[in-house]
Formats: sequence, structure tokens, C-alpha cells
Amino acid sequence: MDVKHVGLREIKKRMTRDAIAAAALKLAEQKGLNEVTVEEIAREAFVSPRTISNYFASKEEAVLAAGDLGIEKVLDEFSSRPSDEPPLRALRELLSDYAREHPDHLRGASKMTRLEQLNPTLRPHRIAREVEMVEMLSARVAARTGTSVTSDLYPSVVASAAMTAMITSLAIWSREELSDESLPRLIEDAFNMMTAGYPMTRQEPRTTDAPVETSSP
Amino acid sequence: MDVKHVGLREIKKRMTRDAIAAAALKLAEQKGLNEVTVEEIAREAFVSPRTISNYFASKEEAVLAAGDLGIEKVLDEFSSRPSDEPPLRALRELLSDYAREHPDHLRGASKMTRLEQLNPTLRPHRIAREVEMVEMLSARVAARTGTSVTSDLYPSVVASAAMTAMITSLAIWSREELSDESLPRLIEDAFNMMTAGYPMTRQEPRTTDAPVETSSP
DNA sequence: TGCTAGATTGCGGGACATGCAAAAATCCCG
DNA sequence: CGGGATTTTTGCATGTCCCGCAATCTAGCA
Repeated sequence: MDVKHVGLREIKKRMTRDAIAAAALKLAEQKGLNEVTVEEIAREAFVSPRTISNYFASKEEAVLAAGDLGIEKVLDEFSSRPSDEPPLRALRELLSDYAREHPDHLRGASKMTRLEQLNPTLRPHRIAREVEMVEMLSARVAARTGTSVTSDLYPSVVASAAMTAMITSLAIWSREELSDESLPRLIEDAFNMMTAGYPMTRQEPRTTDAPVETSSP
Repeated sequence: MDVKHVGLREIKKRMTRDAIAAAALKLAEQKGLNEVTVEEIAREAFVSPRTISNYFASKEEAVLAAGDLGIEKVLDEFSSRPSDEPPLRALRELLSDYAREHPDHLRGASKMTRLEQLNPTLRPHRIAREVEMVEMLSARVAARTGTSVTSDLYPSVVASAAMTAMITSLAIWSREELSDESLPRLIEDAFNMMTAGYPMTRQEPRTTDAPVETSSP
């Protein structure tokens, strides 16, 4: 009586939800989110405007739902790792692996970043979602290390570092239009930088202003 | 012709702005932000509702403006430091000093955290402001170290780490209702944890659950 | 098939953000 | 000191949005 019986109900619910999100994203990409009304989204998704309000608190959240990172799984994998392993090492592995295995998904998520620059209204909501992730991750880190989220710095600081590694890697990867293979490297670099205590990088020869190579093969 | 002539105009502008923010904060503390209309805020601040829209894009931003961290100055001080000093060391000094010298101001900012838990609508906006700070700081770090915000991980990662140190310290300091003197220590601890490469802290004796000492001298 | 719980819809009200133009306040220079 | 120029404040009107409520429709199950 809990999460059992994934009946047609739940399925259809998720379908309409996805339909709404997809419609919102599509229209936002076409015209810019400000020029899109919920009524249009409703038509595009074959639902009533009222229904949209039932699923999302705002247009923004609808759009955001379409470009989700899908990292929840990573969280679970993290928890089922040997707990004597340093959290940041585990997260480095998990996140770079994730980037290796789902580049397409992350391409989608980075499209969202573009959209965001075009529609500033999206920013607050997207960032809020990130912070939610950080909080969930903090809880797991705390559980793993026997520390407290409310009174110890450690879990939040570590979780935030991991998310930062992911996000800034994604940002650079997207801005520079790099290849799929380079994202995992970026993520690992970011984590390494952190676990090395943020050494001042007297510019490495390549990163400064000369592009690695032309990105297209 | 730039920032000169701080005429009566500019002064009054800032005054009304502050008045609006203060009014919004006061009412939000009383009734919860959702139960407060812009019209009420307008009455409380002796302005027209329309004027509020001239200054802030939403109620939320008005409230937020009242609990600002006021770290802009720190940014400037950061830029005028010897640039051979590692950024995180400089920021550790600057931010812990800031906490030492303006605990009252930070108390105010931490009140905002409480309000936020009561009014979830505030979260996105507040976090967005934090990210703005990170971006400004990233730019300064980049300028300092000769790296690029758009193509190097370093500046964003460092800036984000610093802001994380500040924010999580504030959060714990506020939740645990610690003394004024313990905030700078927390901040320094956070930075030290980072520059030490996030060692797994098998709980240090004091931070876990025993308060440092009674806060009153 | 028929009953029940859950989902969708329509309607209506309250609130907000924004453009525009008029009115008030401030500034600057003669 | 005074009057024109500039900026800020204000009122009004419009379009949109969010949400509560009640009615309708649909899936689930006996």
C-alpha cells in the first residue's frame, strides 16, 4: 500500500507531467519563456491550464523539470559504497563515470544553461534545485562519516564541493563546446584540485587562452 | 560625472529603498511573507505600491535586500591584496576578520535564514544572490591569478569554496546559537578544511555536540 | 457492471508585474 | 532666487498568474 502497484494511474501521471515539461521547454526555446503563457503550454501538452498548476508551481519549474540532471541515482550509489573511502574520492569516481555514461543527458542539461542565460527568471529556480541536491548529499555524507549536518562543517562543505565540481565542469564544458570525452576529465580535474588543497595554478600552458585543439575532429 | 555629487536625489533614493526593505522584512516576520501584500508594504513604507515595483521585482527581493551580507567591501579589499598570496588564504583572513568586526550585521543576515525556512518562496532568490557573489568573486580571483573564468576551473571553484565556507559557517553558527567569537573560528576551520584537502574528520571532540563554552564571558 | 478514490477541468477571486503618461520633487544654472 | 530640465513618484489599465472550490471524468477493483 505504499509505492506498490505502479498502476496505469501513476504512469499516466508521470506522462502528463513529462508532457507538460517537454511542451514548456519546447516553447521556451522557440520564443523565450517570457513570451510563453501557461495557456500555450497547456495547448501544446493537451491539458488544461489548471492542470499545469496542479503539477508545477510556475512555468519556470515546468521548464526546469525537463532539463534535470538525473543525479538521484548517483546519490544511491554513493550510499552503497564502502564507507571507509573518502567521500570526495567516491564522488569523483561516481560523477565522472556518470558523465562518461550519460553525455547525452548532460548535453540536455547544459542546453538548459543556455536557456537560463536567455531567461533570467529561470536562474533562481535552477540554483535552488542544485542546493536541494547539495542538501541531500550532505545528509548522505553525514550518515557515512558519522558527522552531523546541523553542527559539523564537514558534510555540507564536502557536499557543496562535489556539486561545485560538477557544475563548473559542466559550465566550462558547455561554453567551450568540448567533446564528450573531455567532461569526465574536467570533473576529475576539479576534484583533484580540491583534494590537493586548491594549489595556485600558475597557468597551465593549455588552459590560459590557447584552445586545446579545435574541438571538431 | 560618475559617482560624484551624492545629491539629495541619490540619498533619498536609497532611503526609500531601505524603507521599503525594512517594511517588507518587518511585516514578513510578523505574518509570514505569503500573507503580506505589496499594498501593505507600501503603506508601511509610506510609498505607493507602484514605487515598490520600481525598486524591486518582487516582494521576495525586497525582503532579501534587508538582510544583505554586505560583503561587497570584502571583495574590494580582496583585490587590493598582494597577489602572490593564495586566494583562499586571503579570503580566510578577510572573511573571518569581517565576522569578527561585524557580528551584529551577520546576526541580522542569519535571521534571514530563519525567515527563509518559514517562507520557502525566499529560498530561490536568496541563493541566487549568493551565486551572484560567487560570480563576482570568481572574476576577481581570475584577475588575480591570470586565469579565465570561462575556460578554467580554478577561479569558479575557489570562489565557490570561499562562499561555501562562509555560508555553512553562518548556518551552523545560527542554528547552534553560538557566541559571536566562535563564528570567525568556524570560518577559519572551514577554510582550513578545504586547503587541507578535505580530510575525513573522525569527529573532532568539540564540534560534535559539546558547545565550546558558555557564550557569555 | 457498478462503486470508490484519484485526476482533470472550469470558474472565479486575489495579487502581481509592467507600460504609459501625468504630477511632484530635485537639480542646475543663470 | 527662480524657472526650466531631469528624475522620481504615482495612478491607471491590462494581461498573467496562482490557488481554492466544486463538478466531471477516469482508472482500479470487486
